[in-house]
Amino acid sequence: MEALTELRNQLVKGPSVSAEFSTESTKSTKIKEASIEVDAPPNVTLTDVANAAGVSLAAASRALNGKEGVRDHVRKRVHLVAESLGYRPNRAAKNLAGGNASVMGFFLGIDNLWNNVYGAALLQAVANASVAHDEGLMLVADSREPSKAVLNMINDGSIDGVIISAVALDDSWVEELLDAKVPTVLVGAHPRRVDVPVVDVQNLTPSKEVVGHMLDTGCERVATVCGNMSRVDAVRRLHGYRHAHLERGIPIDNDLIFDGDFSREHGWNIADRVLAAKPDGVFCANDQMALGLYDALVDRGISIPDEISIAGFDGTSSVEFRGPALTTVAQPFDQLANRAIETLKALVAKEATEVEHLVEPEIVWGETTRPRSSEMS
Amino acid sequence: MEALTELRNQLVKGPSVSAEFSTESTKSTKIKEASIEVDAPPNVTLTDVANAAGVSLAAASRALNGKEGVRDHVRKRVHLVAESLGYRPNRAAKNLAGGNASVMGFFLGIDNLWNNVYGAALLQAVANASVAHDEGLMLVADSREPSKAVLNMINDGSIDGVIISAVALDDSWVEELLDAKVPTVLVGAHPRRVDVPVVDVQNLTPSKEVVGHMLDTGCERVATVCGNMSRVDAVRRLHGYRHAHLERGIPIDNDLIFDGDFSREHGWNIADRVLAAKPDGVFCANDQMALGLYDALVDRGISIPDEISIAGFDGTSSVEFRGPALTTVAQPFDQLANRAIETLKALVAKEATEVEHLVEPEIVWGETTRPRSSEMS
DNA sequence: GGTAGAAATGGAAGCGCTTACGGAATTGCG
DNA sequence: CGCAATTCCGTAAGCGCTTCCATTTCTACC
Repeated sequence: MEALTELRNQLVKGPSVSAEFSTESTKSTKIKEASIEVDAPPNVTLTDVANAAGVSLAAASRALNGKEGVRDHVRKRVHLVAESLGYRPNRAAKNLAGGNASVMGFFLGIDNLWNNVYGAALLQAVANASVAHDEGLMLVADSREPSKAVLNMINDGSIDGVIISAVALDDSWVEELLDAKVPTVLVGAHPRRVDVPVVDVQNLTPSKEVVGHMLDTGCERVATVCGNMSRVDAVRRLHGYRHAHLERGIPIDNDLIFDGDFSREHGWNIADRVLAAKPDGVFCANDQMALGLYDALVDRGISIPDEISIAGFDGTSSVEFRGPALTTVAQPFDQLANRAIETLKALVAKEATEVEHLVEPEIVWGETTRPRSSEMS
Repeated sequence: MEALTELRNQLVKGPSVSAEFSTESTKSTKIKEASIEVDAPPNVTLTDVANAAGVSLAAASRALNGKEGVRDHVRKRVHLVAESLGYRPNRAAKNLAGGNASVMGFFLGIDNLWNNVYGAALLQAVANASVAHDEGLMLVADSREPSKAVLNMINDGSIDGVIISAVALDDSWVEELLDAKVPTVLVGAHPRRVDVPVVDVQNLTPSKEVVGHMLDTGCERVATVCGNMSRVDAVRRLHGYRHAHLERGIPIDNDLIFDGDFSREHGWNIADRVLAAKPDGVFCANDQMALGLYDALVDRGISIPDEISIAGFDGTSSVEFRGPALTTVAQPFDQLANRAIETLKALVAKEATEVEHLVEPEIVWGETTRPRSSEMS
């Protein structure tokens, strides 16, 4: 062992990394193992707390976990002692002893996180929410065999359950997970399974309202660029578009309905086709497409919203700093994330939960649609 | 349950105003606790494996963990049995028994993940790499008191160490972590502490090369838009810019050096100031600024690279789908991530490591700079 | 073939926590 | 004030794993 270490040191010392320029050259400073010597962080255990509080281990545990069978003053004392000792329950031990890991998995299922604004926003929100719920958040990254990855993590006790972003509901693997009784919460509805707990934003109503607004402020030919129709949210947004028309007795012109895939690129590319339909308003199923389209229209010298109104969905367009604010439906990411974690916790605790949790979004009226008049249907 | 399915079907079929709200309204359907009843997944434990293999628990453990003191044929047999039984070591137990959690923490320190392309790309890469290394990846999200959050996680055994993105080296909290002996690896150099293990891309050389290329292909006034100068990478990239000039005996004109903050918005905003300096080439410290600047220049009718060459850094500009490919220095995110995890693992294992790990980026010659001649310095 | 010495193996003690279970303290009521 | 009915509390048994240590088996060499 000793010898090995030495060898390694020699090895490491070797030709120092291309000391290209002093500024960047490797300092070759080895981390002195000595300096890393553990100070054996005097980790406070439950036993310590119990002793200090003059109660038994069991009592301390009960007190701290809010279980019954502890008189109030004892409970209080234990809490006090724990606090003053800076006690932190060891997660592994807690987990082992039959509890939960208090860690949720999160599967994004995106290979290009930096290309998927919705996914990134959701991830961020879930990460934040997990802190508030004192839950760890573990990323499940294996995108080839997500269900297996999740299963493994459940199996080895790394996570209690998993939150899955709607972006990733591709194949049957979600069903595998469910069949294996893995506590699972979806953010965004599943296209087929209706028995899966879902947290989602209301899609139809706000879409309807936005499109309605266009129709009510002078637009006569409102087009829509759909999202990926294998996704429920895309479908619902389209329905919102339809309903807005139906409510007003305006016939739906299928030539005004365009396919799409939620990508900014698509919004940009489809511009000419959209223009050919001579719309005076376009409702895009998400902000990315709206922005792509917006850029394309501006390039063609079209004035927005005078000639064409544009609206999106998601509320992630704050990425943009130029151009007018986009009218959009802002996803309440924080609420979604919180509900997702709450639901998952309930699921893990085997409490009854509702299957569908709908959160209300806020419509952000920007400058890419005409101003709201005093009257709105 | 049944009802819900039907409703959804209706919805998908077509608009029917009546269905709309009901479809999205909460169904109040309770998940039958019964249906969630656990099948008590017959979890295979080490003991099972040991028994099946006809060896002791201890031997099985040693065999599976590659420890000494097990004859080859025994080891092989144990492995075989474990495999066939589908054995997965319980992480919590492993952890408790003195091992590590095999989970790394990752602190991004960004509140707007969807605004920080570099951060998102890094996160993605680290997540992927963690799979390859069979390490869990836990997000540390508390951005108010990151050091405390990390410390807690270390303390309760949730993580073994933490990887911190350079984006987040603000205050003294990193030092707190180091003082507390928390295994820490930085991705991107720390502005002050030089004893912290760092994984970074080479900044100076490629910057120099890119700027050199501009100078060698006809540019006579190459400007640079710096990153946030509190960050080492920004400083080094600027040095690269300088070195390119020095090497060619070209005096450095401070009027050609602009401040910056790595944001796309800044690139867009600074356009006029940059133009006032009459450059025929601009090296931006990252792609985001380069893209912002690019857009601004195009808006002003400037042709690129004919009138002005532009280059960036990071290789994240693939977000863009329009316009010519940006000349840039592509960060080898995967390599960075792998090195970071490897280094952290070594650190956790108390092995000696180098302090600085530099990874070589690849320069992507795009169309925003003039084509490379056969000769390059 | 016998013996010292090395290598392999199994027993058992925990890691820090939860949770029956039975005994002790407390309460209620006659 | 006494006894049963409660409520509280402590003891101890694990959770699944690693690792120390004593024991057994093997190897090598005389």
